[in-house]
Amino acid sequence: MLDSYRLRLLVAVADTGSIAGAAAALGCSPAAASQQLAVLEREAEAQLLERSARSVRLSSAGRILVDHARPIVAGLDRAGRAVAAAGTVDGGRIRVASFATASRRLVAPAMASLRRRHPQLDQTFTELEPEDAVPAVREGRVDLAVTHQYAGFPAPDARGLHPEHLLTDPLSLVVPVSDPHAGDGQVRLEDFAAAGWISGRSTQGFQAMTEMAARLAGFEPRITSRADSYGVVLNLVGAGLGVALVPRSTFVARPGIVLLNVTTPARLARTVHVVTRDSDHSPAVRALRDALIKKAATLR
Amino acid sequence: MLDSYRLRLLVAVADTGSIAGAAAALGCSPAAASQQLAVLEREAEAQLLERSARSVRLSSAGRILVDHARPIVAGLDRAGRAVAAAGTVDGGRIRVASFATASRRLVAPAMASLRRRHPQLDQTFTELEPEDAVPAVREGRVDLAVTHQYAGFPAPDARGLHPEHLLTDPLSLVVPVSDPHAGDGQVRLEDFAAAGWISGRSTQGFQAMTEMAARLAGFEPRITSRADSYGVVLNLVGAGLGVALVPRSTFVARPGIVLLNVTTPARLARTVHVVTRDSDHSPAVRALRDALIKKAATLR
DNA sequence: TGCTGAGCTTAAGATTTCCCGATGCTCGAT
DNA sequence: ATCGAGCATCGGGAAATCTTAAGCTCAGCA
Repeated sequence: MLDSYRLRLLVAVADTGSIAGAAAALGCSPAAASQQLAVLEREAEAQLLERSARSVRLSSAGRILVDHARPIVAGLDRAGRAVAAAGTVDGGRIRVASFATASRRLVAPAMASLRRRHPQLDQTFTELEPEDAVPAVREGRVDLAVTHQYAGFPAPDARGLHPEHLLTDPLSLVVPVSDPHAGDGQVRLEDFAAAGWISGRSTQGFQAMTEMAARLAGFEPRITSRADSYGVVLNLVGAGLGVALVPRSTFVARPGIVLLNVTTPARLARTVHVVTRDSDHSPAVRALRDALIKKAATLR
Repeated sequence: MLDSYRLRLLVAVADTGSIAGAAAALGCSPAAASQQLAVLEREAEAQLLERSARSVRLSSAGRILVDHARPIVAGLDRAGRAVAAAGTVDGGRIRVASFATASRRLVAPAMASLRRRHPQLDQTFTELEPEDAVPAVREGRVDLAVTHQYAGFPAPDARGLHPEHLLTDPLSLVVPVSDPHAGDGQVRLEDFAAAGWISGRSTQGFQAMTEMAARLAGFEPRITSRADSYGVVLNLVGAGLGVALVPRSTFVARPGIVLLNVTTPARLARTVHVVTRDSDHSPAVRALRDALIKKAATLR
């Protein structure tokens, strides 16, 4: 197996034309260089230098090895610089995950602002719901995740992780304009016990939140439609298929639907967190976390 | 400065997910792997691994370094294979030089035959006259040269080199068909003492040979034209500008000129050699030298 | 022809590095 | 609560490496 220091030495021999020159270039004694080159020839199992008493020249095999060695030592130097740059924001890289609705007004703007300040920073994004994002951070597939959690649900296991609160998003009721309560502004959830409900498809998250809120209000919701994307949910409400409880920040005004504040049960909300690894103190991660916190403050 | 063995270790950690796995992959004890990785972190001046008591994971800097290290270790392995292959003809490479007129019927066919047998062999060719080719071989810029030398001229310094005779090319006189001797078949050079002569431009080679041959025949040639390319020389003879002494193998029949054997001075000839370095025993060089010798035998 | 110096190698000893086995620690799993 | 896997550390011995010194060979030169 070839050793990179010895390859450097061989390249230096090619460049300077002598072992003494190579030794000077790498800062060692000619004797050491000679010995190391002899070892390299043993490693390579080939004669690399043609020796005469007063000079050396590369053999055919030596030239071939030098040609291979040059990109290797260049790569080593580049690797050294890259890992040094990794200590700065610009040289770093960061893999971000967030749930879908957070990206529009929170994650994407924060990443954009970071990109403006650090154009060299290598940022990548993956859309992941919290139940996937948290293990992804823990297992190192992702460096930073933006997650959400409905009030009243158990917090995910945070061992080894560093969650930080970004904002709290109250849940509001979306109803068709044709609904009798559409003009009320403030409503109680139990007023909609008989209504058709639009909920999520998966057992996690949206669906569970809707059912729990309804049960807190004392009824079992009659689910008429299921969709995981809030945009689709709003379309279904607009089509008159039912009402839905959604995080306020996901609401986009459109004809035919109305957003109503919910007074009881109180404090129905979704909290949004940024999650990183406890052990990850890389400047890039820190910088994006700070950018997210700052951006979240403007949304509150 | 980063060490390649330690980089292999880091890559193995990335691949196996543990230091123990990496140690097993590289065939050392976990303790050694742990120590070497610690040294690598010192070398890189960065924390590469995030350690917990029971497991280890790459840090951000570690991932960056792994991404740089993969092509490096791949390159090292490739270099090892390449230098091993350099011991065979196919894996080798050979840089050939020859003077212009040898290439058509000697060097190019020999290289072509070698290519048929060893398509992988990396062959490159440079046109060099002997006075440049011999130093080029000695200094390692070229591995094999085909040179010529006019009989009676001093042999070039062959120290450190291995010249081998390929063929002897007699010199013949080329005259216009209009010449009074054009029908003679055999001529003496002194019969052309009064003729106009076509010779070379440089003091080396062709020009010196013409002048020396004339002096051997007892006259000083009257040079009417100078050209270094034998094709041009033949054209000039055809145009009636004079006569010329050329190696027979360079003669290409064309209308208007005639090739005459020269009886005196005797043994006017050019010898052609293949020159390699004494110390160069690479299979590729040997193979091409053999191919040249074989090809030359068919031309004799 | 013999001297001189440059450049390479070898030798020997000292120092550093490296590796292994043992030990202790932590944490997840049973 | 115990066990076991995986990592770090420690200590000693082995191996590699470096340095200095000496020897060798050859080119250049008087």
